[in-house]
Amino acid sequence: MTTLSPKELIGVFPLFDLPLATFLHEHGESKTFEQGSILMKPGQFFKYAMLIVSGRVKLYREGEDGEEFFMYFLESGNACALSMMCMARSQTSTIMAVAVEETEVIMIPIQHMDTLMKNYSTWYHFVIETYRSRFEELLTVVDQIAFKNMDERLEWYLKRQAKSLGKTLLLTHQQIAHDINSSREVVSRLLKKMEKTGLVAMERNSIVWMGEELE
Amino acid sequence: MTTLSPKELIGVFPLFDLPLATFLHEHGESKTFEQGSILMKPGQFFKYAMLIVSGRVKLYREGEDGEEFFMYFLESGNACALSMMCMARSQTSTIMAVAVEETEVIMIPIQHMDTLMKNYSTWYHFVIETYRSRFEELLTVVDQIAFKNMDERLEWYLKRQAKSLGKTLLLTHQQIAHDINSSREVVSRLLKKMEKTGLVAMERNSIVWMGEELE
DNA sequence: TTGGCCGTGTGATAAATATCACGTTAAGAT
DNA sequence: ATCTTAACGTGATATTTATCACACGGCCAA
Repeated sequence: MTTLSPKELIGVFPLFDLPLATFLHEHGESKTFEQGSILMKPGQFFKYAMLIVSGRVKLYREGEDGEEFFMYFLESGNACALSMMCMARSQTSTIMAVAVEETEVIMIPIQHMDTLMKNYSTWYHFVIETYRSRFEELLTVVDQIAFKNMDERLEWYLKRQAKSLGKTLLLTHQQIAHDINSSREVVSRLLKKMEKTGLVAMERNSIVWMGEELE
Repeated sequence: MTTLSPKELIGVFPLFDLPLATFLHEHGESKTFEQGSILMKPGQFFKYAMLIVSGRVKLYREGEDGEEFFMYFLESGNACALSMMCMARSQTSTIMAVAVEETEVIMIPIQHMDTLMKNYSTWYHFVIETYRSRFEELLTVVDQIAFKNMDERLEWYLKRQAKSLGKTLLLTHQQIAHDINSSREVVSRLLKKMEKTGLVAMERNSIVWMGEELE
């Protein structure tokens, strides 16, 4: 039973119709994750599909030596594609999902997937759209690291952060370096350059994105 | 109408059951792509889901300046995840799919997707599995380019090629450089090193992978 | 108020990779 | 058989990024 009513669900997930929202309202469970808590981690086995009602989840890849690499955020109205490919449990390295704000999710137990797929065509449209958008996002990530230099990658990173979190980013250079798998000094120098061209403004512990319109 | 009978279909796609195979046999179309022909290209709109019966398809990402980056092969029993996220049509750059051998595919028109999802649970298991495996593969690609140096990436690339194409690889250094977005000279030098450690043997126009068991 | 820590700035240097220049070799064409 | 071309080898150099060393300043806690 979710705390949100069927109608409220549709407000958050516009692809749902009333029968689907009603089913999910009845069979889903609401859960709140505190800021900083882990929604997914290495080698975990999944019993639920997770839908994000509010808050924000950061997905990143972990390398073998503890490096990290930021992939994308999940936000209100998104679903976790990886939780849906339920049995996903890769061996070498794996994905982390951490709530960067207090995050409210709806958890749909696996055993309802067959029913949902069979009887609610809006559900499978939603699932396909979830996969498609995450896949596309992953492709743009590949593009960046395959074809672009650090300066472009940093710019792209900041733009994405600003799009999700607002123009003022409470990030240290070290955190950024971590997210793009670079080093603090490099990030500092590149930011300095970007500050000179007026693309960002910097203060201690925060960076303000001055670029053009986002979205 | 596919050239393969329902039973033959199940032979290639073990996740299918007889009702599904029968449906696909009736409503799918067989098509053969010559070696070198393009199955998917920039900005293309999709009317079919594509299943690979035989042959091999190379998927790669194109950068803005014509660079390429190899992602993975599709082989007998695979489906093209991207063709399934039908409306996929990204703006900036996009994916290429080229037959590297003569390739036989089955094309399922979009309009049957709803029926398939509703009435054939084995179909949606197949779809989910397709998405999941491609997504995971893409994640390992991200790992490689995010965390690894060229020598490791080259080794990983060759291993994957050998797994798909056999231990003798008819590739020039130039082609390899293209696939991993490096340069011929770098590839030549790294191969030389690998030859010294006995990991590969080299001839003109071909490389033999001498590594341990594949798979 | 002061000592220490954290975030940042910056030069020097190292490591990884790309690019340039040119040489060598082998296979196919005339 | 010689010519031509594509594939490969390799040194020198440039570029990009990482790493090291150290300095500075603000902020917080003792």
